[in-house]
Amino acid sequence: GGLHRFMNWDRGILTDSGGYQVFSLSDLNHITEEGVGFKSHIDGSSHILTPEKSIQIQNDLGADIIMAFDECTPWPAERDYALRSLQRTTRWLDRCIRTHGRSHDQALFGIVQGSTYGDLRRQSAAEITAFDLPGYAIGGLSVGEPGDLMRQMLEETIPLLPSDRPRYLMGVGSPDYLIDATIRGIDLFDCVLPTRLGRNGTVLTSGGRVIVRDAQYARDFSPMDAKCSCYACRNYSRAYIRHLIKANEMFGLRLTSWHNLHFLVNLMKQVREAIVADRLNDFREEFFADYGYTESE
RNA sequence: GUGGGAUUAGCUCAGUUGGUUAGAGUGCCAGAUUGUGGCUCUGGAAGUCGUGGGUUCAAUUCCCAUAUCCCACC
Repeated sequence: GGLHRFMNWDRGILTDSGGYQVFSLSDLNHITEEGVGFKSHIDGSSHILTPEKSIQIQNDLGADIIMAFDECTPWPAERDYALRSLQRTTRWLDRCIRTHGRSHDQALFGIVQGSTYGDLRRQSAAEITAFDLPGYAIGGLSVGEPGDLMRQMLEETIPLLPSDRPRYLMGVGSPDYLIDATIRGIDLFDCVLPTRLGRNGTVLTSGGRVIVRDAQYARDFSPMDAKCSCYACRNYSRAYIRHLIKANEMFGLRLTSWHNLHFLVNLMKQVREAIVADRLNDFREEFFADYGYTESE
C-alpha cells in the first residue's frame, strides 16, 4: 500500500536513496562501481546497495519524490577523486532512471556533485541536467566546508539548473544557510538540524540559539521564544522543558523539536512573503540584525 | 551475640608491595551537531580515600578502636 497509506499521510513525501548514509557511515562500507557493500549491524550479513536496489525500494515505498543513488563526496576531497566521484554519480543516475518503474507518479530527482571545485560543479550540473528529470538537487555541500565555499558552489551550480523545475539543496537547515541559499535560487530543502538540535536540547529562537538544557534555565519560567506562537511556546516554560529533558522524559525533546520545526517553517513563510514583495535581501539584513547569528564563516 | 567481607568523586567501582598533583565508567557543567531518530564527539569541574587514635621521615595503604552496611551462623 506504500508509505502514504501506512502513515495515513496524504501530502508530499520524499525518500532518500541511502547515498548520504554511505558518506556518514563511511568506515562501515566500501564503494565500487557496482554499488556500496556493507555488513549488517544486526546479524553481520553482507549486503550490497546498488542504484537499482535503491530505486526498487523507493518505488515500493511510493513517495512522491525519490532521489537518485549518488555518492556524497566527502570534504575535503582531492580534485581527481571529486571528478571520478561525480562521474560515477552520473553513471549511477543513468542506472537509476533505467530502473525507475513509476515515472508516471513518482518524481525522480538527479543530484549534482563536484565537491568544492567550481568547474567540476558545472560539469556535474551539465551531465545531470542532460537527463530530463522533474527536479534537480545539489548534494555534497554542508559537509564541513566553510560557508563561503558553499555559497560559491551554489552560485556556480544553480544558474545551470532549469528554473522551471524544483532546485533542491540537500541537507541544509540552519536559518542563515536557508536564507542565503534561497537568495541564490534554491526552492527546496531537507534537514535533520531542527529535530537533531531539538533532541539535544537546543532551540532556535528570534534571539539566536538557546541551549534550553543548560542549568541557567532551571528557574526560567518564560517560553523558549517569547515571539513564537507555536504550541510549545504557548503552553510550556523553559524551566519545565529543561526539567523534562533532564529527567529523560521524551516529551521535552518533542516540544523542542516541535518548536524548531515551527521556527523554520515560519522563517520560510516570511522568506516567501519577502520574495513576493521583492525584498528578500532586505529581509536577510533585518533577520541577521535581530537574530544575532554568528556561525556563518 | 559470633565469624567473614565492605566503606575511595553525586552513583557503581579500580588502585596504591607505605613515597610528587589518587584513577575509570556513569552522572553533573559547558560546547559541537546540517541528505533525522533519545546517538555520537570535544572540553571542564568534582574526592579531609567512613571516623578517632597509633607506628613511621612519610599513612588512603600497616596496627588498634569505633561507626555504618552486607553475608553466613547462633
